[in-house]
Amino acid sequence: MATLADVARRAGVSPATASRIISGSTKLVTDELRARVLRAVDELQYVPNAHAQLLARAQRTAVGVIVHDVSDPYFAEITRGLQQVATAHGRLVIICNSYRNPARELEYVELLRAQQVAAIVLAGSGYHDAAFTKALKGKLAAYTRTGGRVSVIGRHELPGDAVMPANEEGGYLAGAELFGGGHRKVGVIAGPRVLTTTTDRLAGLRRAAREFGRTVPARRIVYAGFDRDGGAEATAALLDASPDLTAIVALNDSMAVGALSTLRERGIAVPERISLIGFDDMPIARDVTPALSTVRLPLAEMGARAMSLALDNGGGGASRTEPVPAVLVRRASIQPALSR
Amino acid sequence: MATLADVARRAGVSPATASRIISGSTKLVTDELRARVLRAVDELQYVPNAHAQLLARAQRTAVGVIVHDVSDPYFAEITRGLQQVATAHGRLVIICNSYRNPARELEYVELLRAQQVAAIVLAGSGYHDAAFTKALKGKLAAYTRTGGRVSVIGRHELPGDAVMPANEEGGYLAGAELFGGGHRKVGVIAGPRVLTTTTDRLAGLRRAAREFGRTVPARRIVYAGFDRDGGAEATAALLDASPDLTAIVALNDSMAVGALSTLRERGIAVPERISLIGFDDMPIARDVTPALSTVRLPLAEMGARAMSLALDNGGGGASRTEPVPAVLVRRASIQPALSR
DNA sequence: GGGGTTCAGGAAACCGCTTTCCTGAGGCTA
DNA sequence: TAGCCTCAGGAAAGCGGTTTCCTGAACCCC
Repeated sequence: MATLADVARRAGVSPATASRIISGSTKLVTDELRARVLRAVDELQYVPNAHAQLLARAQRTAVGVIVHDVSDPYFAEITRGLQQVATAHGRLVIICNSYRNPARELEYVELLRAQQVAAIVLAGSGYHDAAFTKALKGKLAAYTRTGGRVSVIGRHELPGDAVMPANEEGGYLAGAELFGGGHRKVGVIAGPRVLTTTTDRLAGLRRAAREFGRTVPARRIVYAGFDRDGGAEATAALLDASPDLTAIVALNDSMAVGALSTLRERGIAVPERISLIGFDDMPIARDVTPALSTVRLPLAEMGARAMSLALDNGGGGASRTEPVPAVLVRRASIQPALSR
Repeated sequence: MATLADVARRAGVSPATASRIISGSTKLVTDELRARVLRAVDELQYVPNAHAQLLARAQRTAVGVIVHDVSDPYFAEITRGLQQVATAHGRLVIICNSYRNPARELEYVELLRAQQVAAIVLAGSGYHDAAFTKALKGKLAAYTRTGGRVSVIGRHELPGDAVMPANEEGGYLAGAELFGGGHRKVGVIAGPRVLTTTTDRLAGLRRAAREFGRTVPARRIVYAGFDRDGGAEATAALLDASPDLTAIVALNDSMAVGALSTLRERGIAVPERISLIGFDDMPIARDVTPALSTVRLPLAEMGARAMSLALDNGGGGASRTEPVPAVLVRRASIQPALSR
């Protein structure tokens, strides 16, 4: 690998001059030397060693992102927003998939710290797990103490700025739509109960139930993996336990898609016999049959805002929270309960 | 940010000793000192500066990946395979989204070179663009010359190892299924014609047509964006131009999903009036209605193999090519042509 | 008890770049 | 012509680690 010294030697100048020309310092250099250096760069196909640059300059330029899994459409959308803002600021993004493994999440914080990232964005590590939260808090504190910026998406007890999707409100909207439509026996297929996303959405649903004089008994809630297959399994379990449901709420769209497949298998018409409503409004929601009613969260925008918060440290100590509203999207998968 | 020197000072040892303890050198150190150093590390929340380490050690550890867009399910799957293998080897992966912009792709090669990655995996930059290919070739050559490893997914005229999905064969399978089923007027919605993926799949389709004494005239091929919306538009155009089609081949599943939505909008029954077949077998294919017949490519495995090739340099100069077979997956979206 | 090993720990060079500080040449004014 | 500025370019000191090489103490044997 050609080094700056090689370039300087070839151009017959000092490394200092070469460096100034290559990385565009403000210092003046004659056109003559400039041309010689640039030619040498070209001939040697020289590319500066980014690590050496980072070490020499004080400034940290990359930013880190910890998500569950970029392949998951929910996080893919968020990541898109994150990337877009980062790129606009000329920042390289390092993406880490935690696969919802707390230990791995902690490791990644270390790794990002080691990489000297300017900021860390945590998308979705809102766990109900005191020990983990404490450990994470500690690691992040060590990071922020040395000037690192942190922003999170979702509810946490973590320091730093936050983007807060209206999960509770969204749950309420879904519930109000169903209970308001006369449904009495509403089942829920939920993600892991350790996630604040799950519990918040569920809380909203319960609030809606109360408001309409209903309840969501525990036996009508099935917890499973927050993905398609989890949704399929949970739906099967739910139908077995409560065959008389008239509506199902899936706490995310992936689960809803799984639910749809189980319902189809069992020959249960949607929405005629069972109404189904999802959450997130991922792109697929429009393309399944029947098209999925859901609660939309502007995922890409959430990512963009989280990155913006992380990059501009206007916060000045006080941590900022940006609420993100949820809106109900009505499609073909729901209908009012049949009056009887 | 605490440095190694800080740790050493606090533990009352030399930086050399501290380094040896922290990064687990083979050199023996007394338990007494080890304990003191580890305590200091803990108290200072010390994390070694990865860039300094990289500079000091010779070994490059990260690997780079250039894809079109990780949010795109096709690349998301491939990336999953890539990541899995990389993580198993303890490698950090830097993912770059080129958004099919050749200039950006070239830039990213430079960037990855600057980051001193051990290998670069190019997923899907097979363009019919001589100037670009030449430039890319040059940059990659400069990289491999200094010991960098390159592997590509898809057809290129690039140096290095390659994973070759059977695009032509897959196109043939789709075509054979349709023409063999008696379809005569088959339309194609295709991705950008500069992509080798597009032209290869199309070539296979044409071979199948020939074999069954048919053709795929240019007027029944519409090129558009390789995504859902492109598929929707292309389908509309295709139907307007050739209302008498009995089958449509989408050159990837995203386009097929878009096609489905246009067909649904226009009240055209699938497969009764028009059969539809996709390509890739992305997860959604099972979940649309009717379930999509498609040509399966083992995307995650392709990613895994590309990463394996990149990481083990057993090649010894000669570049290896690993073919990946395509298989037809029959689902509800196709049926034989109505005999008349 | 002297000489040779063995071995834990430290000094210092080095990785590749940036940047401060210094030097010396040229141009200006008096 | 002397003295002072200005300014292009170079020397060298880091940035934060790793690792080679060296030192000195403890141990061994005869």
